[in-house]
Amino acid sequence: MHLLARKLRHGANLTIKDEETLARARGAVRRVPARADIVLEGAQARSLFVVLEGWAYAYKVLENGKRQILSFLLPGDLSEPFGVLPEFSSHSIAALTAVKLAELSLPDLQAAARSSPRIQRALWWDLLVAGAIDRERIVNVGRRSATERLGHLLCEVNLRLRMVGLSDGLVCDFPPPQVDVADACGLSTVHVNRSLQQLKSSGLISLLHRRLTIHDLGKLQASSLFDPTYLHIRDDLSGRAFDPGNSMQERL
Amino acid sequence: MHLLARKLRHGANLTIKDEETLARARGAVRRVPARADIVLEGAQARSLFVVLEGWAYAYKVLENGKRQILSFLLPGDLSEPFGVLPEFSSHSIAALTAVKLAELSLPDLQAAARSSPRIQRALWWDLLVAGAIDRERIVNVGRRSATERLGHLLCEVNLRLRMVGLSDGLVCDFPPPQVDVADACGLSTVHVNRSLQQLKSSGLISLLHRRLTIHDLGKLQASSLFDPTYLHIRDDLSGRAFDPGNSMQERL
DNA sequence: CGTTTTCTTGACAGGGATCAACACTAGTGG
DNA sequence: CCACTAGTGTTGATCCCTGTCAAGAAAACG
Repeated sequence: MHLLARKLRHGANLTIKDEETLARARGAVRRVPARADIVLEGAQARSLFVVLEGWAYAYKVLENGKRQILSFLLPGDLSEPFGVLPEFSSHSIAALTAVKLAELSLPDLQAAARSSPRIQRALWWDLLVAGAIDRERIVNVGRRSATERLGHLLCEVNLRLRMVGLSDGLVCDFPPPQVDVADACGLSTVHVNRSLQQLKSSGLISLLHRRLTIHDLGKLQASSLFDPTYLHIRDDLSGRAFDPGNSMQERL
Repeated sequence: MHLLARKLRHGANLTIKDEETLARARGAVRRVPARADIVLEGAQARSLFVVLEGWAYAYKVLENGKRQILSFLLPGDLSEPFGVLPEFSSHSIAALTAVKLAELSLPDLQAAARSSPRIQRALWWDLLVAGAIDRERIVNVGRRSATERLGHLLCEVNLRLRMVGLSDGLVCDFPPPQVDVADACGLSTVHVNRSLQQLKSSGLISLLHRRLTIHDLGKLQASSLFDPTYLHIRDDLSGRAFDPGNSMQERL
């Protein structure tokens, strides 16, 4: 829960009390091994959950076998909007790495939201951001070139991880193998491989042993047409111009 | 409002009273000429609105000038999730045809939701469906061929219009020019034109004078990998096998 | 009716898909 | 601790779907 609360700080000024309230809504912790399914398309979701550790991803498989990854679920992310449980899920969710997640009681969460306007605002903000990320992915897949798509994905993930303290702004984990990146970006694996090499050899990034290092954030963002405003971050985590001396460290 | 309520019936069993409550949340009516902007990216949304008549669309323009249409707003659609006003909009909205829309008071809407669990459920359902549509668009643009994308779009629009009584199941308006269809599907105008001709000449559809006729819904759905379940419709408006003798007419 | 959109067509180019090996890595079990 | 295997990454060759450019036809519209 810790990380959900941390993320929500970017959307509202939660009090200590608010965070405690949120923490109480947290239910059973579940561990899922890498590559295991968490929710199957069509299944009735019994509850929603927060990712505590590890990465998961939501995806759909078409009748012709093609797969599209809709979103990566990072630590602190909710599996569903906080206000409803869909009668059946219209996509599947699977663990990308080994994942630790906490089930959330919907009534408790709603009660928490009712009890504090800040919590309510924070949760709605989160929902808004999640929607914005989805829509940005439409743009990514619809109107960007291969390297732009990849660069954009890297920028986004890095920034989202930074929101929960899992990136210092330039270095973070990046566990998905190229097949998954391909299915997230609407590309073939082969082409992801080649485009990634391009990003590497132009000195913008390194990506080794599931670890991403961004060497020139400004250039990477510019070359992938990445405009961080859609993430609705109030603090300046994102600056188009990278500022190594900013004070985020303390705040995190 | 009429049409929003009608749509919501697919998500919850609203009473007459509920619909009246909803109707009271409706504010000023605004008319927007075709092609005019309604909301500009970055602008603070003062209120959200329902589309009463006509089509609008949400879009983003990249720095390189490319445009991606994120979604078409049809009569009965809300411009934003019902629970919050974003501090600033991360996309623009423009009128596709001449549009009549009604501003909605957020507090009134929230009050309505609080006053009736059915209204609340209905609004959350709507939010869920809107999200599902967005995600299905990711799939469309990411993993389908040109004709599949177009077919899918047509199926979706037709079905959504049917939910509000603006399609009999096979025939409906389809005002967007090919440029817009292209930007919605992540294709070039030229290719939309050619792929559309393909759909026409295979006898699946006609599209003339901004009016769409689907000649073989089953085949069109199958060939575009269209699975209507993501729209979360309880009634069988959608049947993969077309049934001209069903009883929807009365219910509408 | 002239003017602007929108639609069509043709020719051509290219980004990315596909197919097919091969190398590497990490985990598994003997 | 090594051999084995499955998963992942890399490359090369080839093809084709879709984009781009350009210009003419047809509608739509004031």
